[in-house]
Amino acid sequence: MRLATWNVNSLRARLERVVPWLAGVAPDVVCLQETKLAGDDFPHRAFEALGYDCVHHGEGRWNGVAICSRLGLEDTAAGFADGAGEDPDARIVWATCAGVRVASVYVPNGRAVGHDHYRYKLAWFGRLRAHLEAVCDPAGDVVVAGDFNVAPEDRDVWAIEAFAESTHVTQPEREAWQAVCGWGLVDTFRRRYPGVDGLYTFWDYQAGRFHKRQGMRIDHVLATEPLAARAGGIVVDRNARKGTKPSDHAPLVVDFAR
DNA sequence: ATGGTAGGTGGCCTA
Repeated sequence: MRLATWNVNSLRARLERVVPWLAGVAPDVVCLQETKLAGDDFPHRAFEALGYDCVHHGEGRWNGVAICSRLGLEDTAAGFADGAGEDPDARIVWATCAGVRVASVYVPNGRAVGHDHYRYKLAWFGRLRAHLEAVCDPAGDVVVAGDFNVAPEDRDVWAIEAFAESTHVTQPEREAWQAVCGWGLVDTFRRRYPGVDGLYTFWDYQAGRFHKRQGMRIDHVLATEPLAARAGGIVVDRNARKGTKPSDHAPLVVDFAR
């Protein structure tokens, strides 16, 4: 199974980049974030033409997550099953694809340390962990893929000095991310490339960050141990960040042996 | 020169 995650920063604005990318890379399952579409506005036809069935959880202006699969799409669900009420934002959607339980997640950005949205971000990680405990099995095949808005280590940003007082790198965010991993999920990229620095998945549009190679590794494919053990090739598709009207994120692609 | 880009929406907010 070739699985990819990509924060497209508006699927409406990005469809003309996403369609040829799907045809070229040919992932079996794609987790999308920041569709910025209402539920009914998802371009199902464009994906069906490429052989993908999709589940979309969207609200309109912001957020919005989807899973597209050409290996089937069963038991779809939106939001959390932690018994703590509905998340006001459309940030997580679930589906089972060829026996693998898949989540596409868009973790809150946080905006600023100490901001209400920062507390919401930390709480959101807690809800994700609670959901996993409630309805998932770490001994099964589970993958949680998406934009986590956390750089797990200092070496996952281009220069830690540039992130003083910033979100994405604070200890509480990293601990919240580690608590999710601690349920039984492996950071597949870091396991495969334990010594690699300077490979990122996001580059700010401003200040020519991409061309200066000044990015952050904040998009992750987390997999339970049995699934992570079957991870083969792992690639950040930097080509998708180049050219006309790119997203500010590049896709992360992971091949899992069956 | 203390900025800058992009996407949404609607006359600013989010990233």
